[in-house]
Amino acid sequence: MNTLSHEQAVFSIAAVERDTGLSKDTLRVWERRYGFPAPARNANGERLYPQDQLDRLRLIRRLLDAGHRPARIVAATAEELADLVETLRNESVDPQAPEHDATLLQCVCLHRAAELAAGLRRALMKQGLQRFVVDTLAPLAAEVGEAWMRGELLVADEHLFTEQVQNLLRAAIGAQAGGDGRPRILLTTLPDELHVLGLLMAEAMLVPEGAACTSLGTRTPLADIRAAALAGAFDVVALSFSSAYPARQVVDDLLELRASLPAHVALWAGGGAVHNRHKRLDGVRVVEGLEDSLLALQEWRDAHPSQSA
Amino acid sequence: MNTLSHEQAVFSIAAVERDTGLSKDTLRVWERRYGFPAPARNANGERLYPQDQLDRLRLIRRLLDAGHRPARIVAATAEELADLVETLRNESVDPQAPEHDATLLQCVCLHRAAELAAGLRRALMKQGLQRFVVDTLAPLAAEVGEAWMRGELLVADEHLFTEQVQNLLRAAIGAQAGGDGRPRILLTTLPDELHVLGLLMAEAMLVPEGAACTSLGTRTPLADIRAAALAGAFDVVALSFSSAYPARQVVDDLLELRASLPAHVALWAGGGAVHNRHKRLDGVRVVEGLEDSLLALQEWRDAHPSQSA
DNA sequence: GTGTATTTTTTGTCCACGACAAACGCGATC
DNA sequence: GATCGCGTTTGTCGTGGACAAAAAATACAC
Repeated sequence: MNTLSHEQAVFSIAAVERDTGLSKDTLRVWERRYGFPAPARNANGERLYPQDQLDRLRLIRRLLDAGHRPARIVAATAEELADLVETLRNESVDPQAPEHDATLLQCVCLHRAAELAAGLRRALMKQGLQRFVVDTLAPLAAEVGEAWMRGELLVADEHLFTEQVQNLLRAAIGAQAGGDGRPRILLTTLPDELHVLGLLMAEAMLVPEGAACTSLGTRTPLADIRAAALAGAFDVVALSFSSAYPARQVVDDLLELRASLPAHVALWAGGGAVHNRHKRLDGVRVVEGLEDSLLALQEWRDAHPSQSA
Repeated sequence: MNTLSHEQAVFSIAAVERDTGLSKDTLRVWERRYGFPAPARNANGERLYPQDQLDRLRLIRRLLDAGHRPARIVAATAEELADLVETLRNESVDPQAPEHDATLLQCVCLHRAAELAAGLRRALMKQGLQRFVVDTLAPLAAEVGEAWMRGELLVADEHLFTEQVQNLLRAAIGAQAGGDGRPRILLTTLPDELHVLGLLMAEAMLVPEGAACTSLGTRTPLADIRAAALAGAFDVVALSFSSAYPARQVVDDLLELRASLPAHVALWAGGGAVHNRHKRLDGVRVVEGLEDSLLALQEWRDAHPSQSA
């Protein structure tokens, strides 16, 4: 908790967990092993993290997500960290830079929200929903994610971007009318996955093809996905995993869900965390990217010729 | 993690925390103090919660949110719990039952999603955005929450309801055009608050009055709210707290944010968790319900006469 | 009876430190 | 180059004690 705004602000371990995403256990064990963070203590022996340590923990978190190991970076000096960030920045200047959405990326900041919304809407109208998602939105979202990881974006900027895209996609999807086509697809994410954009983009790909999509949004417990799939007589359960999803959980969770679903219900999984992880996923259709979702749809339809005809 | 679907499924303490919202510390301390839950252990001494204990923990959580104390209910027998649920059910049959949305409430289940969406759209068109939010949506959302607490709804049903409402409200808000009116209002929730409906309803109230609303969605860290408020030159920061938000955190968090924001930025807080908690919140405008938000807006405008005129 | 101040009980969070399994990095081998 | 051990790294879980804030209970004045 903050004590004073005039002096240096301090934060409880719970506040640091909230703001960095590092668990209390992790924070304590780092202190024990690497000597950082080194928070002050209150009269009761509880940790009080100063602002600068919290900022540094945020930076460490980003480097961690980028693939660095804790032993290297938690005990590193400020200079070493700065070097690593610099390296990261240079690395991500990919040679095949897509020129076309560079201008849009520049609008992903708080004071150009209206411009961003207008630009996105224009691109959508020009390209159509599916091409817009594949060619414009997905690359842009990836770039925003990278920029955020490099610390070039406020968290608020990223949130705002997500909101704008949600507004646009939900409107576009809603305009296609529900339809009662087949297959009936249930879209959602597991409880540890909070990112909704992948889900919306998948829905935006499938709905124009005549699939009857129903989205539950994010964070549906496993048992409830099963219940919903049965209650709604769905043909397919489609899950989205962002690359931030804990790698080992993906396989466990998917196999658990696969085991609890009837065999006639297909299970599709897409997103960064399942990329190239087919191996141990029997009975799960791994969707490699947005365009592959159309292929998965076609496969399903080929395997399930219309019964009414 | 689940071991087998054929036998009785078991869950790790982390899985139980995810599915019930009860912290690991709380689960362990309940076991120590009340003798429940009483999970089995694996070879390594780690807790393995069977399915029925998890179900009961979910029920206990609902009763807790309804105001019961742990000492009464954690160690209670299954029969006592059933009695309490029954009592809860009878209590919530309020005498002034609003007839008009009883039919809508019945549509909040998986297989009537289309009906629900159509009914909501019709009500919106008939009443207009603000009246729709106040008279139809807010009561309906409250009833859905109660029905969920009584266990009469699948989690998936509630998710689906939230999705439908989001689709509708986002479209309605987006149709009003951004506008550059005053005040400039930044809407969001703190990192522990995941519910977005309150936020959307507030936005739906304010936008038609000509306020320039920008929503960051849910879960914005405190420091980033401050940064965003400054970067975007906002006049008001508006936060939403559902009644599930930990009561003591509300006051701490709000005061911390208040201290970190410049004095000329107003701070509004609304939602179940701040209801009747004015006392210790100096410098925070507590918004008591959706209609009060219009009053808060009027107050701000009275206090800040247009400078350009 | 109603409102207010004081004590007691309840309750969730925090601490320390040890243990351990899964994931990772690395070298040897096919 | 790919695959297989093997030591190291790393996050999570366990126990039990402590404590402060909140709630309930009690005492007391009007």
